[in-house]
Amino acid sequence: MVATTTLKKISEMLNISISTVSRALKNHPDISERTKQKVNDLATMLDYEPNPYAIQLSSKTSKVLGLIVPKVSDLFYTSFIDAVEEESRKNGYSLIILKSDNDVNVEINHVRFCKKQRVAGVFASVTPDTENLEAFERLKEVEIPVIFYDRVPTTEKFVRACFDDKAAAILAAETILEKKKKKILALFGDTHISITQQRLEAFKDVFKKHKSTNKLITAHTRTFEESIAVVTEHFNGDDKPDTIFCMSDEIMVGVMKALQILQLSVPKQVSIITISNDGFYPKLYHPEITYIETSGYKLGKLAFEIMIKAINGDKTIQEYDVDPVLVEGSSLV
Amino acid sequence: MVATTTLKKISEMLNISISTVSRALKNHPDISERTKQKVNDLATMLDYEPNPYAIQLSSKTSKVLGLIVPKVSDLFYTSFIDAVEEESRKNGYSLIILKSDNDVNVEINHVRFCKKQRVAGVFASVTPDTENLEAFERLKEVEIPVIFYDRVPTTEKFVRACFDDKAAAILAAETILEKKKKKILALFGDTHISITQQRLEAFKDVFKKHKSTNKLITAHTRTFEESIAVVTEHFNGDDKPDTIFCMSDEIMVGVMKALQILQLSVPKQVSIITISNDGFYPKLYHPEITYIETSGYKLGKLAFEIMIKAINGDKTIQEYDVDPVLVEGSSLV
DNA sequence: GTGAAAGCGCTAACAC
DNA sequence: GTGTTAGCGCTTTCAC
Repeated sequence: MVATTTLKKISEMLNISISTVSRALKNHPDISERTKQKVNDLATMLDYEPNPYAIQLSSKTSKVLGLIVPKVSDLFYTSFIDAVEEESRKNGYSLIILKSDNDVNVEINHVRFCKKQRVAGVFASVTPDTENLEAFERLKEVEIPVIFYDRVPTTEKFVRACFDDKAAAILAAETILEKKKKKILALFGDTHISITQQRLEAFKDVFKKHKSTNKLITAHTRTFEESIAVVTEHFNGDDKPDTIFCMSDEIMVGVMKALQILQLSVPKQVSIITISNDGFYPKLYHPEITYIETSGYKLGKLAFEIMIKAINGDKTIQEYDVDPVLVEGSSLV
Repeated sequence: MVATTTLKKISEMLNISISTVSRALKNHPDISERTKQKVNDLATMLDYEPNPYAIQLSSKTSKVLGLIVPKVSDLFYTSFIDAVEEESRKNGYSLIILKSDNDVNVEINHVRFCKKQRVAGVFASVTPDTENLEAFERLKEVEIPVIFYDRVPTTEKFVRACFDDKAAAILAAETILEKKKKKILALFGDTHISITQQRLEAFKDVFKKHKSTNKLITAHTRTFEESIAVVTEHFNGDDKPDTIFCMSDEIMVGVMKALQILQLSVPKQVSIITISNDGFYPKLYHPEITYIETSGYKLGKLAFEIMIKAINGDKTIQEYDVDPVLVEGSSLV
């Protein structure tokens, strides 16, 4: 390691004490202007940079946030990370990314790591299999705030930042009903995930309430290939859907691939509506797909705001929601 | 802060010295088995976790890596990050993500931050406007290794990990020539970026060498909308291209949107070939797009490998390349 | 085989 | 206004 400039070094060069230097650098009112001048000048000249490890060690506060994410290469998480990174930077924090790969054990290790690292706070979106929240509770014990986002556990014990999944599904369902659609194929993701359940229930409820004469078929798909298969199957039958609802971008791109293969034109032969993150994928197609926007970016901003509150001692435990917005394309008529 | 268990605490409880505890925990040969036993038992019982800040402070080595990236929400960087995160975790490092947003000043601040933070190493993909590498040189002065990846500066002074851009472009060009295509529209990105230049030159060279009778038209586009506009323009003229080459996924999705609008069918009316990251976007279309694969994931693995070498004292400065691979779809016949 | 002591770079209470 | 001192939790040298 090359010699770095420290408080001690500056104090020796100026023949004053370390604490005076420390105070001067912090613009402490006790210190005379002259001394401050001298100290600051020398500090900038020597390119002084406080050692963050020493600060943490003696002050016991860290400026690092941990972000536990199932997967980085996913448009949703990616825009969430973008937002949190921006805010962290603006607020003097740095962000450690910890990917769980949807593995509970990896996740637990990440949480432990955060504790060990004494981070200032943790953002976490859990794996579909996360049930035991003990590791997270340990974090709370040592007063490290935890903000769950997107895939949050069903508990009232932690702060959560989510989309209003029900509202999004309701908005989608109502939009479909307005257009007087008769036969709707609605595709949802993995049944284990709370988001799926919320969206599914709310969606179904709308149809029930309206006692409509439409036919609603729901299905669950986990992969791109499965989505293609389900759509193909339904269009090979007699009673073809006139509308497809997709719970997510991931499902929608599979559906669109299937429609291309089947050579069905949108919206002439089938209408499409999806829930989408930031509307990136819907815009790839022509006509553009009508979607309900749920923005990872917005959620990230919200989550950060909550984090700052929590770090500053706000102990309110509640769920915060980002409201969905309908963005009209031309895929649903 | 809640009381954490420290070496001191353990030493007091066991009535032995701090250094003995420290050694025992490290399985130092000097310490008797009995003592080691006792210490380890108590340590696990008390859930002892060494304070990383104290370790860094006294040992002057950190286990944190910095990753400077222009943008997180980009499939390429995202898979790069995925790979680096995985390797970091496996090797006991943590990863700090620093997004530059393609702003030179933000980038410089990130580099300074890394220095201040005394990270163990820095990965960086520079902005299109980065010219002054002074900040990076400072990093080298304090012996923090820097690995440039993807968008690397044109310098022999730093280690670089890239795709073999020329090889990718050559492979694409040769594939087109083999199919006896007559009129090729080749779309490239921002002219300032070295990748663009490399790919453009190599691509053109192939066509020159073959002294073929084809017509090659090149164009540059910076945005989704621009790509759509350029394609539309060329197909509204008389002399319509029979093939479009796209330098990247970003360009390709714009081209495909334009073709959907123009109602041109692939590959019947126009053939498509693109360079793609991990082939995600090419698979969204039917028929699937033929592409030259450049994998951000592979590049990430490579970059990490080089980083470890550098951290371990390897001072070799050179460029490392990931070779491109042709993946046949059905969009080029 | 174990302990004492100095030091990493900084903060903060207390003294003058 | 400025200096002294102890301490954060750990590593490491030297002593016994």
